[in-house]
Amino acid sequence: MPNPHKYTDYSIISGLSWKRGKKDFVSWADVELEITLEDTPQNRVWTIGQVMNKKKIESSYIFVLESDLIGVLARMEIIWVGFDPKKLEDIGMRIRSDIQSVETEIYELVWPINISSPKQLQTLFFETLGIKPTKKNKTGYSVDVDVLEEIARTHDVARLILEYRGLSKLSGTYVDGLMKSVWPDKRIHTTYDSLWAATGRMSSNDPNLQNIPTGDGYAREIKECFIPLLGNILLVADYSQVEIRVLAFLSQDPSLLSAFQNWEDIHMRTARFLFWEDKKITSHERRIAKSVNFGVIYGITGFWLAKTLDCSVSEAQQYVDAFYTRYPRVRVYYDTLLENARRDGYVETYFGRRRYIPGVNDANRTMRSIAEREAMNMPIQGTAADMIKIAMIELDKRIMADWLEGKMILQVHDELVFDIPAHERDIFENMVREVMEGVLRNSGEFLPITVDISTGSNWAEAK
DNA sequence: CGAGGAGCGA
DNA sequence: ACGTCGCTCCTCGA
Repeated sequence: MPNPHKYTDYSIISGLSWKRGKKDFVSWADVELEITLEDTPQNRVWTIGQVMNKKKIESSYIFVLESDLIGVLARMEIIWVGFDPKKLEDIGMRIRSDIQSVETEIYELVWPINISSPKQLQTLFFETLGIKPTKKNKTGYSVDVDVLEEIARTHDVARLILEYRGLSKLSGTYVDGLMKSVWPDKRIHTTYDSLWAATGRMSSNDPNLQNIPTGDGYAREIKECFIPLLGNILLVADYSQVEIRVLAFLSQDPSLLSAFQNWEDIHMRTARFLFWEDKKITSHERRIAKSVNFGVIYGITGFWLAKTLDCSVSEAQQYVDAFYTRYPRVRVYYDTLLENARRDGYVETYFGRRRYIPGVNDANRTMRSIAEREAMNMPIQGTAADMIKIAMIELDKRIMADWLEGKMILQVHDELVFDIPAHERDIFENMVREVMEGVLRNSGEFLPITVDISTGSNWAEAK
């Protein structure tokens, strides 16, 4: 059972802030600030105003937004999400049994060794077996999934270790970890932070419900353990490709905008630009285009794309150049953004949320490149975060104003989860779609935003 | 107890 | 030699 003291002193203070006991400093906008805290609950109270002052967020719009969001998050945190611990226990037993089998197989090949120790794996592969290392990290040679995939082509033990890793992750983080967070009433209660992430995204902890596995097999079964209250259903609504739509909106690139206005498949659109306009696009080519689309949002480099696509750097660079040639306003947008960042020392979202990025003027080229990618990504990720926060505030208002029984219970960056009675299904579907899709629709140019909605008797089924 | 490596999500 | 933002688990050494 979770620590019962965690919530006994949980209280909303002046409608502005509530206790955040665990962390004793905030890190935001690359400004690390010690907040002097005496060890008393009263002194641990931060107000939104104090935090935002320290972080130099100067937009009053964002101040009001974050203030309004506090009550919404408090209600979400208080409601919790239903959970089926017996099912998880059963899954856990099967995973542990699989781990045993894989472990036995591994130990037939290499013995003795702690499979969970990267250091020992390093010794095994690069000294005992004499494989030549391909990737470095701070302390030596990496044995992460990329490296092991490569080794697995010639050594079966690497394949087995990858299997072991996957199962261990599920067992440790998602079975044992989640089990510790289940309360006697069979519910799980996360904590959200709205002003922690540098971009304005929310984060979730204790437990983190924003990184529950999405795959098939055991991963899917784990997600099936998240269930609505008795008699209810879960409704999941998620923004489709929201970040690249935000890029279209911020850059006002005509080609990017028209792709969305014509409801085209954006990856296909880019693929036709990168390859041959009229020819049939293969799935391989579409995959390349998808990597480029995503990469651009993160400040793509030819080097990284080459590694991802397993092609030469010059070929990868051609794709990047082709993207900017065919979406020219995106290039202009980023150039202007970086100029402003160098002059002002910060970048902003569409709604005025600010991130200070002093590194854009750093003398060190590597540091500067990192800062430039941060500067390029923040307005996109941050505007998407602003959008869903605005939608959450509006939805919370409407749920209360209309006296609906259903509740908003989870947020996963571009996804909202509701626990609702079945008879409110249509009401919620219409309301949620209208509010989420309407958030950006106030500024002249119309950008189509798609929200996918589905329902089910558990989180896996509703996704 | 903290740093580092690793892996899960968007 | 670097795609962005997070959180948690594990090992290992102070």
